[in-house]
Amino acid sequence: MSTDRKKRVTQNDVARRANVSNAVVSYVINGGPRPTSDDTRGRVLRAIAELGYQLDASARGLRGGRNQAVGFVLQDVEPLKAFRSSFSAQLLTGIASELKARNYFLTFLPLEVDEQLAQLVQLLHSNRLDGVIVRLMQDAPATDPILEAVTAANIPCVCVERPGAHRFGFRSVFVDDERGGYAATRYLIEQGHRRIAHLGGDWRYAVTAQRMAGYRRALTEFGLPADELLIGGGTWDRETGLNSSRHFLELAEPPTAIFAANDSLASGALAALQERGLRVRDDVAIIGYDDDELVVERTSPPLTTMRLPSMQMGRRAAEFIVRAIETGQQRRETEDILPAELIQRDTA
Amino acid sequence: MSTDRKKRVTQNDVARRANVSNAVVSYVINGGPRPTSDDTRGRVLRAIAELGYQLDASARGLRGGRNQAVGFVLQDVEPLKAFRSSFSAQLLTGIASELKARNYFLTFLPLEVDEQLAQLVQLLHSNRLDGVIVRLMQDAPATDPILEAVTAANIPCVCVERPGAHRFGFRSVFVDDERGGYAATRYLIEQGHRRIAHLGGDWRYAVTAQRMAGYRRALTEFGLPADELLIGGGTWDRETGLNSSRHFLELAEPPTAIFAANDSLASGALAALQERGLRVRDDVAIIGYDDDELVVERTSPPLTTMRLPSMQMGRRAAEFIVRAIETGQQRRETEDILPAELIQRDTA
DNA sequence: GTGAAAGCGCTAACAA
DNA sequence: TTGTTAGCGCTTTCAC
Repeated sequence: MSTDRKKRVTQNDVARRANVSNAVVSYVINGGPRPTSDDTRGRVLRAIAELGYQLDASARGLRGGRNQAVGFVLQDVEPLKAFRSSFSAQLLTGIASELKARNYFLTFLPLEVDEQLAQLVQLLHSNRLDGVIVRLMQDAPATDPILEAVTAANIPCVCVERPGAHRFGFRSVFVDDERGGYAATRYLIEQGHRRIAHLGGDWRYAVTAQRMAGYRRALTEFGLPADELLIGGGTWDRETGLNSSRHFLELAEPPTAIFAANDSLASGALAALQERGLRVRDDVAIIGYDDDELVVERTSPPLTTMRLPSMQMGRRAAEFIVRAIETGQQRRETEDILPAELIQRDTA
Repeated sequence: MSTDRKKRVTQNDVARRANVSNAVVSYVINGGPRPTSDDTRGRVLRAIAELGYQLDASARGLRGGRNQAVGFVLQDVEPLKAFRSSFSAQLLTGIASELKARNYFLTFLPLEVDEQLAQLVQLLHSNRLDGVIVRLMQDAPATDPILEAVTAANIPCVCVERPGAHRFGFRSVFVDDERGGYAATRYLIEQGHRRIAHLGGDWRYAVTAQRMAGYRRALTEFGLPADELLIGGGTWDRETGLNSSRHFLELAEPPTAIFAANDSLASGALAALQERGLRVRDDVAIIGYDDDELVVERTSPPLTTMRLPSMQMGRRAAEFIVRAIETGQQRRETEDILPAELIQRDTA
């Protein structure tokens, strides 16, 4: 022990004080498995309060009980900076606040893509977690090392954001980004646009392909040609949005609308319009994705965009993992698909 | 147990396989406290690998050993959204990556200001943490409930960002924001400015007062009057920076320079200059604070600002807490004061 | 409705 | 250098 801690107050101490056996103390604390008389329970609770007794999580965990702890495993290019996006920040907020309300603690395990999994394996087998929430940036292909490690550890798991988890038999909560891309594009088409450009995100992310797939589906469905000259982007940042949009606007047949895979790209597109003195919406309509308030609040005019139910996703994931833990239910291959919502503002 | 896990592989299993006693297995795993022969160690390690043995953290924790886990307690208005600032995101990155490198896990405990501390107390006494890193948004006054809870739990602790911890006998790592405010203001004075406005941040944060204190000290030191008309701000956002700056510019004697307590405020100031057709730096110089890349990359011209060694702070805090845990050193009232650095770009 | 006792997996004191 | 064993605090089976 590093510092000389005070001697712990144990259930035995409580039992002695309340004139009952240690077993009864446990019954009272856990509300079972045997019943206790009101009188005894009262004495025990009083003794607990008087002594300031606190449950020892290690002992309970060793014995095989609950740890009241959930792991959050996230895989990303820079997993920790990832919270800077509106989506991730809200997802985390949702997870954390729901877990907190249910009295679970959260242990973080950020993993870089392609990082060795030794620590993950260690954590999963350390017997200090009751379950894990996993967030992958990429779709799990036929085989995914992280999900395999979780499977091998045989620990309750819920995946957020990536539907791939489904194949591994894990419950998953995610936004249908293909539909989101479709909805955004369709909206532009319905506004009368026929040449619609797309600014894609970072290709390493599965959502990038999905949003674009939705875009393509909408074009196809309305009989519009897919012009590869109208595809740009490739990262998530404004600079790329600006540069790609400049190219779009220099085309012989420039687009009359741009659908960007995130709001930063869209803000770059906005800047490109301003450079050329084009009117937003009247000359070129722009629609973003994410409804990231940090970006949207700096945008003028206010950006039309797709909002993701990120907070709600986090809450759901937390709710599901706790339920899985507490009911001990078998792994269920359930998907929880949430929709993206069009937020109409002034750019489209 | 929720799911029917496979039977654990224990040290006894390893011992049996390696034809040694369980004690020797422990010695090998922990590198002591008794020596082992190379031969035995080899056999044990092989058995561990063959059986896929993983240490049970609960058992070790119960026995009184290390948990390889550190808590990160943060108190803020919205503790989870807090990661969206460059400072917090980098701080977290530094803490997490250093802890990971040292093979410690991170348990999160975000607390709202004025929230009940029951969960914190529970966590601190749950015997699953070896130490905690605490980040407060406010200076600890004479008495702070969070730090008192940590003191009562008698668990190793390092504070980040807030010097107040010093009074509680905890090691702390923080940026000298008073000096940062002073440096920024002094720089403006040395550029020849005599009327310098200040955009303060959210008053609920201790750094707001500190940055302003530095500003005032510089004015005083150079014999410049403190004009309360030149004090604005009050939140961290761009909008406030814009509005306050409009007022500054409408004054009978407008400022020739503005020092903002963060970059968003500064970007608002920039917008105010543009509105009035004023030239940045030539007419009014602007200096921000934080060097937040998300803001700075959208700023034109590039913003002169104060950079904080946030990542380094996180690394240090992690390094210190691990050292405190592993050496079992007594609580030391050490302060680690890091400087903010002026980043000269094009606005001042 | 309550008590006695076993045992989870580990570390370390003690014995050899 | 290695083996034997006690016991950390808890939950739960079994006995009453």
